[in-house]
Amino acid sequence: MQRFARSRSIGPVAGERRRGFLLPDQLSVSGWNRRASTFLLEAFVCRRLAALSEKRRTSNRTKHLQIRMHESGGEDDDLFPANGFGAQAMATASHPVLPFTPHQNPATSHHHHHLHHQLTSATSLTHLKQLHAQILRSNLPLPSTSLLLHTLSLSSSPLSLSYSLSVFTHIPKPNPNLSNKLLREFSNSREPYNTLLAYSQLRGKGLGVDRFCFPTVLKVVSRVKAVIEGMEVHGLAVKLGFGDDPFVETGLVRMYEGCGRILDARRVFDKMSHRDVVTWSVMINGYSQVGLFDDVLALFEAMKSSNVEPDEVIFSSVISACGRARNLSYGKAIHESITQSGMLTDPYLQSALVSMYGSCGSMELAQNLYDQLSTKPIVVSTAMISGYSKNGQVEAARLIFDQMTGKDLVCWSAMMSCYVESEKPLEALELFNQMQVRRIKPDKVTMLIVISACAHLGALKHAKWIHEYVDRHGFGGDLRVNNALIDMYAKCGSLEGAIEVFDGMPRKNVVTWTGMVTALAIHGEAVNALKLFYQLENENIKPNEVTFVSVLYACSHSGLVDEGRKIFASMVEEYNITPKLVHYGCMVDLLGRANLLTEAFEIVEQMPLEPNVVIWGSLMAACRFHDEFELGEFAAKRLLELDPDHDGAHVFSSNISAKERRWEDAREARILMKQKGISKERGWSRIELNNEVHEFLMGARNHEQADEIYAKLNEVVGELKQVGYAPNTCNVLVDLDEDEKEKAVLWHSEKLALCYGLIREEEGSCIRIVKNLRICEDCHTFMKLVSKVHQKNIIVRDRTRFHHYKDGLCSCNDYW
DNA sequence: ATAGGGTTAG
Repeated sequence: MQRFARSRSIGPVAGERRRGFLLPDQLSVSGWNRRASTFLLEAFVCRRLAALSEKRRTSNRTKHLQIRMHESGGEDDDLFPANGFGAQAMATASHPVLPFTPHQNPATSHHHHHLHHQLTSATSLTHLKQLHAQILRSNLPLPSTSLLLHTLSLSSSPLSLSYSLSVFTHIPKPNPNLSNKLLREFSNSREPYNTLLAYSQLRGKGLGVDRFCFPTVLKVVSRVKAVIEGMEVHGLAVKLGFGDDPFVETGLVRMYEGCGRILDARRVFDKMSHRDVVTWSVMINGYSQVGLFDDVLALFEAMKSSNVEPDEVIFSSVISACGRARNLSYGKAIHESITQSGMLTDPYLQSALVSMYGSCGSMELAQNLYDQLSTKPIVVSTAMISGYSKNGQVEAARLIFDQMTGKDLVCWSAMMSCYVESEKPLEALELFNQMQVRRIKPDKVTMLIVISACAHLGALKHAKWIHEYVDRHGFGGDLRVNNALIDMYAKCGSLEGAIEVFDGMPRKNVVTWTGMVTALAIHGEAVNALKLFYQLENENIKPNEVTFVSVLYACSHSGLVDEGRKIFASMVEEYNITPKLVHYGCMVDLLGRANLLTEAFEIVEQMPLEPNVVIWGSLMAACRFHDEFELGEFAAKRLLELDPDHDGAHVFSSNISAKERRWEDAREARILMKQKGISKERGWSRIELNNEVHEFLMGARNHEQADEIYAKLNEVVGELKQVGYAPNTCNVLVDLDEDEKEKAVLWHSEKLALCYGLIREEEGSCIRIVKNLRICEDCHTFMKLVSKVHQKNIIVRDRTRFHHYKDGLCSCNDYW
């Protein structure tokens, strides 16, 4: 074992001599009589059995005990979960209150029976602990352990498990049969780490460890990714001669996979002499999780060649790998095999197939399969919803949703997520309201979706409401929920809100910090974003790829060119992060915006990755901004090669031709666009007033107060013209006359939203607008002037960032 | 006699 650990030479334990792991102080219970411990554990178990057999009918005795328990102040009761399970149980553990008189003659069998009866009928942890104390005081003889054998398979709450662990650790010689059951009980609980503590106890005593404990222990090691401990277990298993037990070996394969060591997993796998379908399944899943799908298929074929017949489980694993690899043809072939094998009735397989088709973009095939099912399990319907969601088919998803008879939380969440993904956050929130009406309790995942819906919507009042909801319903302590709240506040234009959540978080991870850096960056506070980033080092948090995207983004949106270059270099050299396309994109953006177009183009030419639409798009945008037509047209052409329907590139090329008076080219470009049915993505804007969200499409008149709004627009334009405003039409398609061009600009949706905000003026409040596209130069000027003339703060979120207008100036310093 | 593998919302 020593040799094994040292040969890998990792971590602090190499060379250190120890058996098992350390047991935290809080779990050692001093002064416990060993016989009493065994007795108590047994009683604990009896109690569970009794509870199970009496599940529904509450006897008089139980009622009596409950009443007594409440009288003595205990309110914990893990047999009746409705009563909750308080921390008080632990607090009273060391000072139990005895509810009955101690017996004078403890050693009699009468007394033993009496106590045994008390124990088996005890209904709360508190009561059990009181009895425990009673045993300790009376020094009772050890009863038989037979009852233990059938028991520990009931589900348990974490607290009672840690209690039974502390009892367990004081049994000097637990038999392996019992200890394995307990280990398994721990491993399935919410705190699987207890398994390792119990295992460590057994090891410390040098006993109780047989071959059957290893699969369980390894499973836990894999779940908690404790690679050092895993290797110790590996070493011990080999030393004890279980190294060639197929169950142990399979556990080892999975353990190494769980710890991110696929090669070590494969090494164990390769030297196995007997591999059954589970072994193959574990190995295949390992490769699937790290995205090596070719290996998945190769292994699957190898498995079939070695005459192991695939079962439902392994089929579903391979199917899901096909989905993630977008390998439709292989997926279809397996579908065929499944049909022939008659396994298609398995709901796991059905949902795996549906979601595979969804990932491969073939919802027709998914629908075909779905239509054939006589009963449609919820999971399969949910897979259909998320399949349609992935493919942008909201209506089809909704149809499935509406046809479902029994809806669970997951399918509600899936439908909400679908709306968020398709940029329909209001519909998602509407569903959330319906959930409330139906009294369906959301969970953490639901909350993450709803919070994300609010972030997409960008409406601050909705955001505040959902934040209150989060706190009221006890989600406020969750790390991921808080991370989502930071993002939400940032996207709703409230940097203060984001900071407040950030500051109030007791625990932060790299996502938290990255989220806050992004929040500062999109609000134009690049210097603070960088400060926060540099603070990461003190916090012992390692920035990841995403963190660097945020920081580089901050630099590029504030023109911090040198800083950006430096950070990009440190990402590669100090943090060993290989730049991805997004990072190069940030650099192109950074340099392009700063009018260092040659350098930006050099990045595109020299980077080791093939430039994509985003890269060329960002170069093109920079060229448009700086009137660099030649390079711009080149970028536009590359862009159109990759995406022939790219609206921006078509408009830009056409406009360049016009600017250079190549009228024929310009006309041709426009005709081409018309033929292909390409038009600029229609702009829309939203404004939240009085808890209502109003949406405006460019040039549309469907708002009930449209006349008033357009009148207001004329009035405002008149005012602004007096302070020097002239509509700027240079980015409009050229085949319009000047008057039309001016209207095309004036009717931009954000101006309509702004005017509606001015009509519905709320005292002292600022106007918050959300826009789907990047704000155009004309609107930008317009907003600045209105903020001055009307003395009104305006906050506009566009596709990439926020603009805070105040007193004629914008927070972006006209650099966006 | 006891143990190891999977599906739907993020």
